[in-house]
Amino acid sequence: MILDSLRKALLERAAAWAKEAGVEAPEGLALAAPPPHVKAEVSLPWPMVLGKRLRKNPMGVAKDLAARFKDIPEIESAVAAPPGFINIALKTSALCANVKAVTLAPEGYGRDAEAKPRKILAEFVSANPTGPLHMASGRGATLGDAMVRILRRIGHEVWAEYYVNDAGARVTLLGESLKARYDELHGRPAQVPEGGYQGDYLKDLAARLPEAAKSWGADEFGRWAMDTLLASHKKDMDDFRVSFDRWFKESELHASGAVEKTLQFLKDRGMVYEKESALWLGTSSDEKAGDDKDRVLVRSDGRPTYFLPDIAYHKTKYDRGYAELIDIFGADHHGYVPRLKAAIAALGRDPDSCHAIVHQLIHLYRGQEAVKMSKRAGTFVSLREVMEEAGTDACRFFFALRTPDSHLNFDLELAKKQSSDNPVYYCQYVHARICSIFREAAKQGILPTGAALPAPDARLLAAPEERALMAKIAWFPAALKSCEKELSPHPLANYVLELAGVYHSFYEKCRVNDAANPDLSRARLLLCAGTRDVVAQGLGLLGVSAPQEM
RNA sequence: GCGCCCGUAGUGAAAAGGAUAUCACGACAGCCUCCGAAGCUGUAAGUCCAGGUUCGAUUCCUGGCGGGCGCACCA
Repeated sequence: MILDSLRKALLERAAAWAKEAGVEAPEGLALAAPPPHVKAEVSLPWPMVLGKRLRKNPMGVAKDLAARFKDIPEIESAVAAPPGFINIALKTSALCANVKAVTLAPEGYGRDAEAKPRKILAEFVSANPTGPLHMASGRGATLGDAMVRILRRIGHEVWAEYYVNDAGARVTLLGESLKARYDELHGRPAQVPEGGYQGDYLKDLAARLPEAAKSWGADEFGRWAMDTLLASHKKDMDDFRVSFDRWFKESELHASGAVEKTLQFLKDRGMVYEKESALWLGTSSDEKAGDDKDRVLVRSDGRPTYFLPDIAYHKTKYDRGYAELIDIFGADHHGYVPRLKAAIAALGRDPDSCHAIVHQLIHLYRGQEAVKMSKRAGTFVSLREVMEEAGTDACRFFFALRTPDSHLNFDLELAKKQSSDNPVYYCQYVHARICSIFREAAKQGILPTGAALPAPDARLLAAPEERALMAKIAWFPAALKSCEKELSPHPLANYVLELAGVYHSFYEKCRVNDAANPDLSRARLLLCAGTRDVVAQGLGLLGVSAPQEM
């Protein structure tokens, strides 16, 4: 890609300059997009960094460096600008060539050439199968699934897993709750137990129970409910276009003895002690691991806490050969992260190899009014409901657009009534519009020919809007790299939105189909094709469709 | 009380310590005999407060103020 090769060439020359000047070579410096008033495609703040190291005037450094950059073949001009920037304008031919290079790029092109593929296991959603999937799960699902797609596109090896908490006292409680609804339905007075699951969805489930339920005990009710709910989670994820390589059940860990073995492993490492007849994980003394207190692994009554099987699960991740983990949590579980990292350290693994992404909660509104949600009271809004009302595309784009750190306000009224205001349509419209332009071009008989579309002819494309569009396309791999760095798809979503804006401006200014000027038409069609491919790729990585018509 | 996250135009957000802070919605004024007006062009409007580090701070540090979340032998 042009920016990669450019950066390499720039760094080489900057390093040579630095060596002569007797200063440390400029490592890790990145290219930047210049502000709108600057007529250039790439901007470097390097001279200000180097000037500081060298205690020289940054403007002087900028002029020296700019002079050395001029022989790089892709560069049209490199000029120093106060207080010490170098603004680089690229040759139109280089930009044109890049349009095809970006869209035809193989897997792995966003990764730095010298970087090795990372081997990552991403775990996300992992909701308890005790109720329908919550709207908030949609955010974690979107972040996780988009990151899996993006990291794979960059050339990393990534697997996606959903951890199913299908063991423990919950099964019985769920079963008792469902049994109460079942009895209620058949005219027998019954009460959902204290602390049980109150939601109406259990009434719906009760109506679907098989004949055999008559003779079931609470555990059988619980087992059936979990299987049924898990199936609904799978269906929801499917319809939300989220795929997992594996649904990992907690019960498997108990069945295989992995929980016991993990406890023994931790004991052998001297991490476990007994206090008040419970077993504790002694991690609070480990400064690096960062948890502030010791945690219980096995209760005084002999039952394991949630924590122990979860440690066992994380142990299997490493044992199965994944070098890095990504775990996505909602903000209501952020307090769990230090504990988990401490446990990973206790297993003898580097806690930094586990990347915890904590996304803030979604605040649901109906117009101005905040909707209070409680899972136990059953007043939550399900992912299914939101998905059907606002559409998968709108939900996913909206969830992907914000950094995980920000609180997200989701207005159901807006999503329902004015869904065409959603920015996702702005992006999809570009794709549909270009497809339409190609249909029109076919009618007029001015389509570009050739099995593989060539790069547009640089001699014909000189308008500022054309250059701006080509430059924007050139930044696509950089957007993916930002996603990798931040472990969030939001730089890509914002990029697609900006690309859409640049394209719409181009469209207004530059007539594409013109039978009187077929050569120019073909050059512009090729530029349109490049835009279409980048938009389709970008939306695809976010799990959003790119329709040919809207 | 302690910990984590967040305070950016009317609203919701973006911004490897860089230039005149970007985008969408909303408001106002224009643009379809012409490839899709779900679009474009223009205008008004913004970094919570006080210090500090820096040539340069929305970004980093300290202290306020405001909002969210969490502090279990729950999961």
